[in-house]
Amino acid sequence: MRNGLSKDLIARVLGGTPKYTLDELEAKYPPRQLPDGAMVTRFAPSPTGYMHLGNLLSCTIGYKLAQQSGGLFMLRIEDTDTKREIKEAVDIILKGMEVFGFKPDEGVGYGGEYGPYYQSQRKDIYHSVAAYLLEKGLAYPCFLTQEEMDDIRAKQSAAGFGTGIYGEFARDRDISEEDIIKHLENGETPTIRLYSTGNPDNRIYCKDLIQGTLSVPENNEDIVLIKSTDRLPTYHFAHLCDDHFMRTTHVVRDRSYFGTFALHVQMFRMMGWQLPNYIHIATLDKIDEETGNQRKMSKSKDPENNLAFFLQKGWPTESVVEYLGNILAPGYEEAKLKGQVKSFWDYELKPKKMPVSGSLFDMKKLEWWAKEYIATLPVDVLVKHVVDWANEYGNEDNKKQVADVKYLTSVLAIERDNPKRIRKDFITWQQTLNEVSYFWDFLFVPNNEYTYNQDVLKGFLETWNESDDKDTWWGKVVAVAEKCGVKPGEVAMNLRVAMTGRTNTPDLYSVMQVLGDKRVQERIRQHL
RNA sequence: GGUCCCAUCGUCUAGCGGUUAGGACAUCAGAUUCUCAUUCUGGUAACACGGGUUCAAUUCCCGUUGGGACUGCCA
Repeated sequence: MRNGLSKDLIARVLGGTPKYTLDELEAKYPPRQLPDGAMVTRFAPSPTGYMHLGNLLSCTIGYKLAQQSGGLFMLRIEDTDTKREIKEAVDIILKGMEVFGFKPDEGVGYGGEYGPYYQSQRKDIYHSVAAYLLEKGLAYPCFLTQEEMDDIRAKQSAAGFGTGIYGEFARDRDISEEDIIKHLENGETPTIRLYSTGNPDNRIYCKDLIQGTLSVPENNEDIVLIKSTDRLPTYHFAHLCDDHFMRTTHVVRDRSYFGTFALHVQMFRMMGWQLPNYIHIATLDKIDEETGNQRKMSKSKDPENNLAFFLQKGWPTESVVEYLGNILAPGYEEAKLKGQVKSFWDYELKPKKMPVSGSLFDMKKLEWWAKEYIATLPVDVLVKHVVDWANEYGNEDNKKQVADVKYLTSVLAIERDNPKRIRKDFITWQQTLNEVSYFWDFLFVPNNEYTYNQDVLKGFLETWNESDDKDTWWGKVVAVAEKCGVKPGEVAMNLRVAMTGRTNTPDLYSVMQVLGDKRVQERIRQHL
């Protein structure tokens, strides 16, 4: 601890008089009145671009924990990095959460008593806490320039020391009031740094709900609390102030925060505040195409990391969440297969059971979840999804395909009547439309490679009657086969290829019924 | 380089001293079907390595190797 600054100097250093005392803040944001065990969680993305899978993962956990414990889920926007901020990002986040089915109880766009929920609007709170630290000698203004710090870093690296502003490298750690005033009068804006009292020779125990207790060296870096550039807080300080005054009980965040875990624990202790529970989630990985190594999904390198990718391709959002749920809750899949639960939302998520190390994102398994999910949908729901997707993301062809909803419905209803034997060849809304494209004349590609048996085609045409029931129809196919001296299967294959251009299709009778007499006749005749 | 974490089939994992090491996806084979899909049956496939501890190690301890994350006035 160093000498505290005078109130007047604190105001000058901070660029204004702090608005609150700590007591006032405590009164303004009192502990929440919730039943025992209720978890208060938050999704706290920074608006720096698109919403990615990692975001969705932590959002899912926060939401689920709050939901299953009768707690509360917040959306906080961590917009303290003005340089990297992207204008539309908040809308993307809001929309992303909505389409994936996450509705916060409070937060940006949802209101609440513990706001503001934009960090950029919480300056008064951060500055008030910073003022307290300055007054107590637990923080100090630092006037190191970027160049000076670059220099320090270079020297540290060259000497094999850890980089950062700590100990002897923290030049202004014990700066006098006179020197502070000099810098101020020189027009400089300081960063506010933590006056760290940690000693790396000591170990501190940090408890993570997934991992258990970690032993790490104490932090001795005088990390930045308030940036000089815009007087906004750094992540560390915002985390401390926000999760305390928003009364977060469970901090769900990326595993990459492990490195600063000790620092955060120390800061809470320094304030005498109750430490929240921490849940550091494992990364979602992929195999790097260049190196062949497993690595965390990257925002810039991996298009499939972007949730927009899933939306554009028409992946059922529910199945993406189910897939993630399966990663988070081993045992969920089995419970679901046994029919014990209907969805991930019915299965208890236990932090202790969540994966400890990174998992490879498995598209094949996602496909399986998607197929299973789509197979459970009543045809009208399936149709609605496909229509909605086509209208928002589809190309012109897709839009034409969904124009006649009645026809689309009859196409998608094929082999959906028996719940035990529903076709599982639909994966995404986009792929669904591609899969059945031959039902539309403008997309139908006649197969001219196939060697048709003319006798079969002609023979069938002579007896074909649209109003025949399936047995009658099949009887006629068999009759044609006998007449032409071939197997019934060959008749069916001739018709199938003529009808669809493909050798693999759903039930031929259903296909012909949906196509209708006119198309059936046309498609056969063009090969005669 | 420093700090921290991790290590069971190709993938996601169950296991918490004694198991034929279980499941799911993927894959392969067979049955069913007018083709395909579905459905059903079956199969291939894993405890990274080396030391301990123990009557007994996949399981506990140590080391090695391998992998990952962090190391910013980014979060």
